[in-house]
Order: sequence, then structure tokens, then C-alpha cells
Amino acid sequence: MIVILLYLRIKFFSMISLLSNLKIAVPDKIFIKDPESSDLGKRIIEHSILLIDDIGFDSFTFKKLGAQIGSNESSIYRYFESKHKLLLYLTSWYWAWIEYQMVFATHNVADENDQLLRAIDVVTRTIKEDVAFTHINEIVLNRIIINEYSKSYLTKEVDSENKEGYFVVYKRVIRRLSDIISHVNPDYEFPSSLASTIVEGALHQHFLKAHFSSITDCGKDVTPTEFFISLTQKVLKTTTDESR
Amino acid sequence: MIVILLYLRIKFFSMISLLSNLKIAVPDKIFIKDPESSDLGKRIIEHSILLIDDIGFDSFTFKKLGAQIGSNESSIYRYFESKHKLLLYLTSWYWAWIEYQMVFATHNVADENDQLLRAIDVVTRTIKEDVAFTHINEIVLNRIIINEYSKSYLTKEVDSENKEGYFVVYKRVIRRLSDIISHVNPDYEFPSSLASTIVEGALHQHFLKAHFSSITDCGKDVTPTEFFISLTQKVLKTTTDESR
DNA sequence: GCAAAAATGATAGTAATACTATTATATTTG
DNA sequence: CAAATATAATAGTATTACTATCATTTTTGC
Repeated sequence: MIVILLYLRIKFFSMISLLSNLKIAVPDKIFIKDPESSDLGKRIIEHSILLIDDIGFDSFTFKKLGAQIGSNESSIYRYFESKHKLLLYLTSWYWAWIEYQMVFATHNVADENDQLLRAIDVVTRTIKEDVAFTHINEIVLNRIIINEYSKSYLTKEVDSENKEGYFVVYKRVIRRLSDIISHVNPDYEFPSSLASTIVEGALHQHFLKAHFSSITDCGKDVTPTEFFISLTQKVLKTTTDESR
Repeated sequence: MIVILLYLRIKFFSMISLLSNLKIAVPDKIFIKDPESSDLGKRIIEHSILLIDDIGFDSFTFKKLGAQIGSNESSIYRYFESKHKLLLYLTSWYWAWIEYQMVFATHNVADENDQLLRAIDVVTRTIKEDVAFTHINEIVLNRIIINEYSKSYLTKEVDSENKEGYFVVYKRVIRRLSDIISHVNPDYEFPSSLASTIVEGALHQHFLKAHFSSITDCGKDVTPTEFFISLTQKVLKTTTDESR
């Protein structure tokens, strides 16, 4: 019965509804208490996204967040041991959501280059619609990723945190893209570097578009998606006269 | 007389000595008092580089720096109004130094593609030799750029600081590279995005190499330089059957 | 329906940060 | 050598990033 209902919802409401039934999996060492497990937890996530977007991660504090949600600083500390861990949670959630879309978008697509185009689209596009079935506003979260993601790994603790598995989701997204690249052109020598360059580069181009428009071609007419699709197609095109 | 001496030094000691005669120009709104103008100033720069590399920018404070150089916190504040401004100083200095090398490396090179290869080499290579004529250790500074550069612009104040001219040097480096790209292939549609992707992407690949080796091909055998040269050559190669 | 457990809230406290301000002491320079 | 300038020392402030404790509310298991 549940299975049938689920199936119908998938058919009828497509991905948007599917997501409301699935739980995005975040490595559980990141939090002390799962924010998805309570109302307060969900409010913490919902409003931390809005507040970080508003004042920036550097100015964001648990005290300010507490004020926003009418809760206490000390209660937030029962979910996350630091604001850095909260950022790791948000970014992991984001990449898990991207991963899900990538799998969904490429599934059952026969042509491998077509798969690649769809995968690149998923990781480079601007999020324009809030799924709105959850407490997480993906449009705003996407902005946070553009503006703050680097700060989650540009720390002295990267290596130990990496060992703890805090970046697995991100790495998995890149490896999936890398695998698709290798399928399209098995002779290409740098699939992982190309994949990581696309993912990181797309965030960067979005940032430049908003703040340093003179050093990007992305803007009104050109999207990061177009730029990276063009680039990837050219890089992977096997020319017969592959000189030296 | 001075002119003749300078000329001789250039001829005799080449770039290393040239740099010891030239002063790298940093936008002067970044500092309160020019650190190049005094002994204390130079010690601030020299040891801030070492200390940031050692403990990371996030843990770095003027108090700790003062302790290292046997000086007082309050004296450092007379040179820079905040540690953020000091980071802007270091990064501007770095990009000015890179710009200088780029101009030097491409000057008088007849073949335009050769110019491009040299320019890419300058912005993507690992710095392996300290020029050692100044108080600035370029090897260590390069590591700081890899680990901390993004933090200089991923702030809520980017737009106002950009207006103040704090990022001009960086943007000029990218524009120079973009211009060279356009000369090699005037029909290529995204020279600025390609240039910014190479510069930022190279820093990222260096970072991945050190901390997330599973999502890059760069490592022992492959350098970011090789990856980006290969990529750029493929992207700019004009194929006659440019389909659609 | 109630007791125990769990969750949340309120308050206080700490060491460190990112500064500003003031005054004292060197050092430079005209 | 006096005046100006640079540096050092000290103190103070508001905020941050927490930890700890205790009180209150909510949930749950029987």
C-alpha cells in the first residue's frame, strides 16, 4: 500500500514530491543530534540558511540564530558543536541533493554524451525554483554554497576532517562526473581534474558574474553551464590528428 | 648613471636581481602606513607570511604576530587596520609579482601560442625557488594563496572593497591572460571565463593534490600546468568542422 | 494519568578576539 | 638639541565561541 502510494506520487508529482519523501543523507558525525529529528532542529536548518545568506557566514553566530528562531543559543549547541560543523552539514546536504539530481537526470539516458551534458547542467546551473516541500530553501542554499563553500575546507583541519568523512558527498559527486567523462572519452587523461574544475569552476563563475563581471563572460547572455559544456565538449572531442 | 647601473644589473643578474631593484606595487589604500617604508613594516610582512602559513589565517592574530617579531600588537595596527587588510596586501603583492613574471615571460616571444603556454605556466606552476633577495618568501606565500586567497574576496564587503580597488591586480592578471587567449584564437567566445578558470582552477588543483587526491589527476606525475595547458590547447584548437 | 526521561530555556561564566585609546619611551631628523 | 615621529606598554571594550549548571517544559512509556 505504501509502495503503491509512493509510486503514484512519483508518477504524479515527479521529482519535487519524490524529494519530500526521501531524506537526504548527511554523514552523521557532522551533527551531535540529527536536526531532521525535531521541530527545533528543522528551524535551526531553515533559519541558519536564511541568516547566513543575509549576514554572511563570518558574521553568523548561534546567538543571532537563536534570536531569529526565538530559541536559545545553548539549545543550538545541542545540535551542532560549532558553526563550522553547521556549515559542513549544509554543504553536505547540498551536495547530496545535487548528487541525487545528477543520478536522476542521467538515469536511463542511453547516449553517454547526453548523460554528460545533463550532469554538467545539474552541477553548473542556477537554482531557480525552490522545491518548497521542505524547510530548506534551495535557491538560498545555492547562494551560500557559491559564497561560503570554500571556507568549509580551506582550514588547517581539512585532513583530519576529511578522514572523518565530512567531505564524502562532495567527492562522490565529483567522482560520478569523472566517471561519466571517462565513459564519453576513455582516452582522456585527466577526467578527475576536469570534473573538479567544472564543479568548483562553476561556483566561481557564478561568483564572478555577481561581483567581478569584468573577468568573466558569464552574465546576462552566457551562463556558466554554456561555458562549461562548450569547454568540456571541446576537451573531449577526439580529433584524429591528435598531434604529438 | 643610475640608469646605466640599473641596465647593467638587469643584463647581468637577470630577473632575480631585477626584482630586488623594482618595487612591487600594491594599491596604497590597503595599508595605513607602507610596510616597505620601515624595518618594522618589513618584519611584519615577512613574519605574517610565515605565521599564516604555520597556523592558518583563521587562527592568525596581530597579537601572535607581535610576539613572533618582538613587537607590539598596537604597532602592527599602525600599518594595517585589520588582519583582513593584511591578507589583501599579501595577495595583491603576490598577484603583482605573478603579473610581473607573466609580462617578463611573454615579452618578445613572437609566436602567440608560445606566449600563451608561457603565461599559463606562470599562473599554474608550483613556486619552487625563493627569490631570496627580499624579506618575502615566495614559496610560502604561494602556499598561502592556495589555502587562503578565496577568503580575501568571499566576504560581504567584496563589492565595496572592489570599488576601492583592492582587487585590481588580480583582475589585471586575468585580463592579460584573457587577451593572450583572444590573440591565439580570436573566435573563441569565452576568453575571460577561460582565463579566470585557469587561474582559480590551478590554485584549486594544487589544493586538491595536497588534501583531496582522489578527485584530481594532479600529483606526482601530472602537474596542474600540464592539465591546464592540455585543456586550453584543446579548447582553442579551431576545428574546421565546427558543427552547428 | 502520571512518573521518569528527554528536550529546551535561562543564566552565568571564561578565555580569546579584534579592536581603540592613552600614555610613555625610544629614535630620527632638521 | 628640540621637535617630530615611531614604537612600546598598558588598559579597556564589546563580541565571540564556547562550557556548565540548573530550571522548566514536553514527550513517552507504562
